Amino acid sequence: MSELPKTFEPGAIEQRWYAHWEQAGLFRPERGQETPWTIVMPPPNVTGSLHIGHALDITLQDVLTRHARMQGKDALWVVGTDHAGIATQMVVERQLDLEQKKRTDFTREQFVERVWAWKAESGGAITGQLRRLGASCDWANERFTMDEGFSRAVTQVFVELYKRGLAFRDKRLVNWDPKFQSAISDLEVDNREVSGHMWHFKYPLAGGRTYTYVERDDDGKVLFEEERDYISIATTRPETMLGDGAVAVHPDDERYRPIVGCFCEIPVGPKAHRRLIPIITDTYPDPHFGSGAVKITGAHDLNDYGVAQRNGIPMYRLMDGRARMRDDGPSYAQSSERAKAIAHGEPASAADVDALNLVPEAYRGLDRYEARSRVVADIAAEDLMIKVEDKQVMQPFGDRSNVVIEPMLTDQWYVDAGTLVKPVIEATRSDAIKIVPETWSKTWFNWLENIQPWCVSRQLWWGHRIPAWFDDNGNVFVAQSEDEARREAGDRPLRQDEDVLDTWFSSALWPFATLGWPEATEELKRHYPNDVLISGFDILFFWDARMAMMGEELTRQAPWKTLYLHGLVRDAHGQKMSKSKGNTVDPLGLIDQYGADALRFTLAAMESQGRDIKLDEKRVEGYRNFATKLWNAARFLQMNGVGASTSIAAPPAELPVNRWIIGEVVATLARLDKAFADLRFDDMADAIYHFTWGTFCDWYVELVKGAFDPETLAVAAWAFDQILVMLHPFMPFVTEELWGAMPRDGEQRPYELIVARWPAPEATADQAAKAEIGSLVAVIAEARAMRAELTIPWSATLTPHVIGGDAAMIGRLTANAATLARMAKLALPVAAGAIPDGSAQIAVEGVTIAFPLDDAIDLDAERSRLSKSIAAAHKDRDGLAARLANPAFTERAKPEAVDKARADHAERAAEAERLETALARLG
RNA sequence: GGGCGCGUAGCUCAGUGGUAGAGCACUGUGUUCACACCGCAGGGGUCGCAAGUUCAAUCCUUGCCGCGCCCACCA
Repeated sequence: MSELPKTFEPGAIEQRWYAHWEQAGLFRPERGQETPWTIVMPPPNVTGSLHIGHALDITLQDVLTRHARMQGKDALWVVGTDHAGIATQMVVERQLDLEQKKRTDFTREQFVERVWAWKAESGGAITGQLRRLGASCDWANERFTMDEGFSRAVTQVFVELYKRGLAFRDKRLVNWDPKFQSAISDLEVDNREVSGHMWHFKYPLAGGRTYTYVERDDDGKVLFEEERDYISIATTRPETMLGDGAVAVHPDDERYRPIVGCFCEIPVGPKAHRRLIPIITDTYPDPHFGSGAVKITGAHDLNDYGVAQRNGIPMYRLMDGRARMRDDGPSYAQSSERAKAIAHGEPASAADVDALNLVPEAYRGLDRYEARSRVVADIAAEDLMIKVEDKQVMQPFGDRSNVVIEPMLTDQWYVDAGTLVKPVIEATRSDAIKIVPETWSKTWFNWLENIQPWCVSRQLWWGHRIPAWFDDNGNVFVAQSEDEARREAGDRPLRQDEDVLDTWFSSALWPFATLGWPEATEELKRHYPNDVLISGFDILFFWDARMAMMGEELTRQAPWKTLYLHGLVRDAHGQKMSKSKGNTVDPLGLIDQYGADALRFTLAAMESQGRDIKLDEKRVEGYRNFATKLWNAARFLQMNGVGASTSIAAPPAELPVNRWIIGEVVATLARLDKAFADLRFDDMADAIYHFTWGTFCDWYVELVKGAFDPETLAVAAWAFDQILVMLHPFMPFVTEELWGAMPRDGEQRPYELIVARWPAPEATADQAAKAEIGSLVAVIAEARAMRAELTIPWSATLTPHVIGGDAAMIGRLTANAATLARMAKLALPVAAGAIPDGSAQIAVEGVTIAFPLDDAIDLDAERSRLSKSIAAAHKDRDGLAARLANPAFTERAKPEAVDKARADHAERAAEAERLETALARLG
């Protein structure tokens, strides 16, 4: 046994213990026969470094994992990293930037190789950081979403989905990210409000036709009337006019009835070849918004796309992958004439979308914003602009690229989310998936019920290449391998789809693919479905929902029984942390300064369900102090010969103080077990914190000080062991260190704390001991308060006079004389009939105890002290009396409530009376 | 526009249909042989506002005020 230093220094012991646990295989002991328990860690990006959000997420998972392990379960915490397609490709491209190179300077193979090299070099950073937090995950089976087995699973899933008709290829409008030149999913788009404009233009009617435009109010009264030769169109995106296929008005809109079916002219481009488009009706336009007439640009607007599809309106792609106006294909004149013919009924072909280029030569190659201002200027020059308004508009941004997303008509792979989601909804309804806190289920359902097909193809190089091959005629063959595809295709030349899968497609398989799926491995059988998933609500849709979908489709089971959602970690002012605001808190810095235990405890203690965490460093400091307090308690016990407990069960005890602390341990354990069952991390932390500091250190240790008889040695050892066990999931390092520092009879412990047994509540609370110690504690507390308020010097020993000679009280005070002398500076008690003159008094459990103070007493101070107590007693007494006087209360309230009020009233009244007597005695 | 959440002590947060709790901060005090990263004692809240339900509301209902988040295709 080495003597503990006075102050707890976390740094050294953290490293030592973590290495030991990992090397000794203690994160995953062989427990093939025990109840399995499983959780998977959300795989952090290989590019990533640990941020405070991870710290919270990991802490909660580790608390549960360590708890399960201590319960003797076969606890498995799956760990690994995510290849993070876009994010990683971005990082490597940025590196190339520094070398003044581009991705396209390399072949795809060379580039991907480079990413692997980079991953090998720096991919371990995040896993080292997870270790510093103390994460007790199963490193021996660490996975990567692009490792061989996992990739095979990904391929197989895609093939299966395709065969079941749940993955399909389609040309639709997608969110196109011009920076990455890739499609992204709906979820990866951030809609933000920005300042923009709304332009109102005249679309002249074909052939110089005119009509009477009449504006009426709700009662049909004519407000305004004029002859017009145009229709007024409002748009926030003039550059897309070039691709208009029609103008739509509401079928009930009387104003435009005369011209429905007529053609109007798009007022841009060389006059000779201006396009004419029909005026059609659709219920989409809102007659009360703008002019009530909407231009329909199916290839560049999500709403218009729907209208165009419904009405068979042609769509024309105007931009290239970088969102510049197209500079390919036939001339404007050629394209325009063909488009005109189509508008007038000539059959269109599907290829027209891309084959025609309706961008006038003057705009070709321009950036979309440049094109916009040119279009506006040109229209204004012709005097066809009615007005321009400033307007806040919602604009879609790529969540990673931060550039404005362009809706584009392209061929992509989709997953039929609408079908996949059905069993998930069912599972949640039937409680096969339990969402905690429950309040999130509404959001969950709302999203699931309104889900759209999920675009899963990405035009990137880094990721799982889509297992689809095309022949020269565009036929597609989806197969596990090229050989297989070739067999299906019958020896035609094939080329593989260039695209990769959305990263979330693969991470959605994490709960089962990490366990060996599609093989029916023993691990999979035992550890799937997982017991619980812990995740931030920010990835509820990205990851959680997709895991549920994939799990249900491929394993016919929900991937986990419980879905626990925690909040975000914010700074001390409630601001969202972000690098750009510079208010991020580095968890590693906090670990350096206060220790991993303190940070973990803080995060657990602040995790109350359904609320974000405002992280205040003072709080971390406070829990560092808590660790030190525990450390010093251990030192003290050690000095007094307390070692490891010789038994797991509570030792036999006669002394009330020992019987009492055993009962308190049991009560604390019950609180903790309840909190674990409810996933209330804040309650867990509160229970163990208050027991350790407020009960064990402040009272038990003080009460037994100087009296370490064999029984007390045994009970103290046991109780302290229970603290270490119960605290270990939260503060693994300091508890493991202290566990090792408390050997018995010079012998080391037979096993580490990390694999010690969670206590079973075998002992029961002893009510008599609880009452006895409760009373003793009350005497000490009252006496100390009295001394403090009367400023009685510590040097003065007081003699308690028990008024009325209450035998039980006298017995108690006598039995605990040494303790009372030490903790409250009291002498042996004496029985007294009446309160001696010049006494200060306290009341404990209905017994008045007087302390004659000779001349030392400050009568005024005592008077004011008593008066304050009397006032408080009166207030309570009178309030209760008033309630009891109300017949409505006594008749209608629950009998228990009435009884309690009566009892409280009697007690407070008696106390008031005693205090009044005491005050009177003072004269 | 729809949905969710929050407003309780100076700060950060728990909480309950029967007149409120914790940590930190604050005040006083203490060098008692574990710990000043400590001990002891103490001050501090009409539980956002209003109405309703109830014998009783901080807790339930409704409305309002303030704050935050998520979702959404109004050109």
